[in-house]
Amino acid sequence: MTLTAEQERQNAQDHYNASLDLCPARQLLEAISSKWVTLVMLALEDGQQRHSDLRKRIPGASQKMLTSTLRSLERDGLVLRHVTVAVPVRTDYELTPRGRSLLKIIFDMKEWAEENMDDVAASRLEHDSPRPAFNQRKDSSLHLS
Amino acid sequence: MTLTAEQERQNAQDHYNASLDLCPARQLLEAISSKWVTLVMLALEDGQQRHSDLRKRIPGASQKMLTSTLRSLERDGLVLRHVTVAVPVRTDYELTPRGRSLLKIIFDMKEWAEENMDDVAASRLEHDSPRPAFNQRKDSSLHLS
DNA sequence: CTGTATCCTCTAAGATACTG
DNA sequence: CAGTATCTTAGAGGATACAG
Repeated sequence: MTLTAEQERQNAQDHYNASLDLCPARQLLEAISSKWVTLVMLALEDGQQRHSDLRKRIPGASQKMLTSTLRSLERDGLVLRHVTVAVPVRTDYELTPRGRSLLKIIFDMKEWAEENMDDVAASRLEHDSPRPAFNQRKDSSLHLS
Repeated sequence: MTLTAEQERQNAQDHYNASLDLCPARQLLEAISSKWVTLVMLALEDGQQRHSDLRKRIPGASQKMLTSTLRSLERDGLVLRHVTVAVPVRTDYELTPRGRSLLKIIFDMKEWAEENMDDVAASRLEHDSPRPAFNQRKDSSLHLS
């Protein structure tokens, strides 16, 4: 008896589900491929920052998101949390060496995004444009009549 | 009348919401900081791939996720979609030059993840450990009794 | 094989209120 | 100020069935 492609695929998926924990590389890759991780890491690029500083630096970041992202980064040994016990508590976050090594790459992504945003925006426009673009070729020889 | 920090923050958030569209760089950065984008881009690293190939290469990717991620990458001009009209239709996807330029960075992330997965796993273990870790230092001079 | 359409579930994430 | 705890919701994403 032969398996259909669909069945084989199902098998693969099952095996995958069973062994997800066993592939820490992919797990980690997925963990850092996240919008909030990216933004928080970048916000920490020039040194120690307080919780409130980070919120200012990352418009749109809720306090909850910020806390949970930072907790997760702390757990992974990418940021350090420094609590100063005072009347209003003060907490500072800073990248660990491991965190800084990742930051380098995230920084490259940021630069890539800045360099390519115009082209991408243009590409989106063209793609979304309902019109098939009549005179697209600038040098089109449309003098054929 | 002075604003509280909370109010100022609210202002910032409002302004942010109003002008989100105006920051294409961040928009793009967020778009590429995504688990599925990362995985699909990596799956395309060594050349043209069919839809079904990609599913095999990315265990856990549903057909729906795959299609929608590819559509979005196509829209951004990062991948090209090649349809061969035949009895069973055949579609191939490949990175555009712009896509390949991004792939380089994503590849660095993958390598970083592989290099650091052990340390991160260790960090997690230590972090999650309910026990404060008694004999943590390997050379601890615990002969003090 | 590739892709669309539906339905359905579950989680990410915001809003709010409260503690130390 | 930093953080936790609830409640709530929009949207991501899976499962399934079907079409070209």
